[in-house]
Amino acid sequence: MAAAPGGSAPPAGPGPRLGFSTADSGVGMSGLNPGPAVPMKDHDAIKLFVGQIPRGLDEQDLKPLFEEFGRIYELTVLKDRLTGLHKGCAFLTYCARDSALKAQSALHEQKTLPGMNRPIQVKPAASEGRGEDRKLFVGMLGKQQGEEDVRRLFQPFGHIEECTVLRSPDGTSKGCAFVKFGSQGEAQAAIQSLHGSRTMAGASSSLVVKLADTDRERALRRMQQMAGQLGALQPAPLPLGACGAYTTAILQHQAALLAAAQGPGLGPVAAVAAQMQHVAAFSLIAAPLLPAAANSPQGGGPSTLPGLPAPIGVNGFGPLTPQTNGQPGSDSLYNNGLSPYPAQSPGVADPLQQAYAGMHHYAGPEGCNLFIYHLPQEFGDAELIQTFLPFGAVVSAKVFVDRATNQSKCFGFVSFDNPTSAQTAIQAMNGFQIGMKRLKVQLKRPKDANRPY
DNA sequence: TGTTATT
Repeated sequence: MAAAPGGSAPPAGPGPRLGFSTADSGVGMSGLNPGPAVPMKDHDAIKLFVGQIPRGLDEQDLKPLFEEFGRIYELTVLKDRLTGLHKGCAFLTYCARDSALKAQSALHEQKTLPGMNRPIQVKPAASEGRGEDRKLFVGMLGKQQGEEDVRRLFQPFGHIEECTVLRSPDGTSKGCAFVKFGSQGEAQAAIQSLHGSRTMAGASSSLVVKLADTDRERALRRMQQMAGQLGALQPAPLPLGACGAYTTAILQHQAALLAAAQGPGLGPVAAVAAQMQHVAAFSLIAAPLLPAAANSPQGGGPSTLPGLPAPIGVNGFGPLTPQTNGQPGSDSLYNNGLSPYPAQSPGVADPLQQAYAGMHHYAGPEGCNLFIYHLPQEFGDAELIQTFLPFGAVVSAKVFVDRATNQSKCFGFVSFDNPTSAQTAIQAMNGFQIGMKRLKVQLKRPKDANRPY
C-alpha cells in the first residue's frame, strides 16, 4: 500500500484505516499505475456517485479502496457549499469505463463501510443522464450529408453510440439528425463546440446542436400541432371584449405558466387544456382594434400624413389597445381623423372568422400576397393581422423573426384571398407612417421573379 | 420576399 506508484499519491500515513465491515480482502495492492501524472479518461467514462461514506474519510482515505478496480481519474468528496462539511458522498470517475462498471458491480449495496448502517452506494451519477441527456438533435445539416458526414463531425467529442439522419419516405434528408454519445459530458462538449459554429453547404442557417426532445417534450410538440390545426379549422367564437395586447400577454403568460407547471406525470388531458388555452389567447389577439366606422379619405393617401404623431410607442402596444370598445374614432390607433381604413361593408362575413378560416395556408393566389417592410420592431404576427384585416380576408400573416435573437426582422408577409383586397391594402398602407417609420407595402415578388424591387 | 426539421 505504501508504494503506490505513478500518479496516484500514496495515502497519507496515519489516516483512518480503511476497510469493509464484511471482509478485508487485500484492498489496494492490485494496481501498478505507470503513466503520466495527469491521467486521461476515456471518452465514454462514467461518473459515479458514491454514497454512504463515513464522514471521517477524505479523498486520500477513499482512493485505495476504489483503485482496486482501475486507475482513478477524479475523486471528489462532496462538501457543503457554506460550511464545508463532509456530506457523506462523493463523485468518482475512473479513467476507463470498464473500471466504473466493475466497481459498481463489486461494491454497490455489497459492502458497508465502518460506522455506517447502510451499504455503500456506487452507481452512475444523476448528471450522467439515462439516455436523453446524451442524445443530441442536430439541425441545419446539408441535405446531402449522410450518417458518415455527421459522424465525422461529432467523432472528436467522444464515442458515438448512435447516429441517424432523418429522412422523408422518399429518402431525402430532412436536414437534421440524432447523435447519441456515450456520456453526457461528451454530448455537452459537442454542443459547446459545434452549435452555431458553421453553416453547412446548402443550409439556410448555422448548425444547430442541442439536446434532443424528451418523450414528454415530443408529446407536447405533437399536441401543439394538433391544437394549432383545431384552431385554424374551428376558430372559437370568443367574446370580443376590451381585450388588447396587454390582456393577450397576460393570457399567454398564464398558458406558459400552466405548461411549465406540468410536472412529471401530468396527463395528456391537462396538457391539451394548457395548449387550448394558448390557442384561445391567440384568438383574442384578433379582436379588431380598428375603428369600424372611421370613414377615411381614400383619395388622400398615406403620403399626406406628415408629422403624424407616433401612434405606436416603441416600447409597447399601449396605443394598440382599444380603450373604448365599439366607440368609433376615439382613442383608437388613428385618433387623428386620418385613418387609412375603409369602412367595413355590412353583410360581409366576420373578417375575424375569415382571417382564421385558412390561416394554415401560407400564401394566397398570385396578386394576393403582400410584402411589408419597415414594420415596427415590436410588431408580431398578431399586429400584422390587425393592421391588414380591415382590407379583406387575411389568409395568413407572418413577421420574420431572427431565430438566434427572436427579434423581428421588421418585414413580413400578408396574404388575402383576393387581389382587390391586396391592392386596396397597398393603396392605403404603402408609405403609411408608424412611429418614425413608413411602411413599405407591395406585392410579394413571385419566387422566380428576378426584379430587386 | 414564406425559415428551423425531433427517431
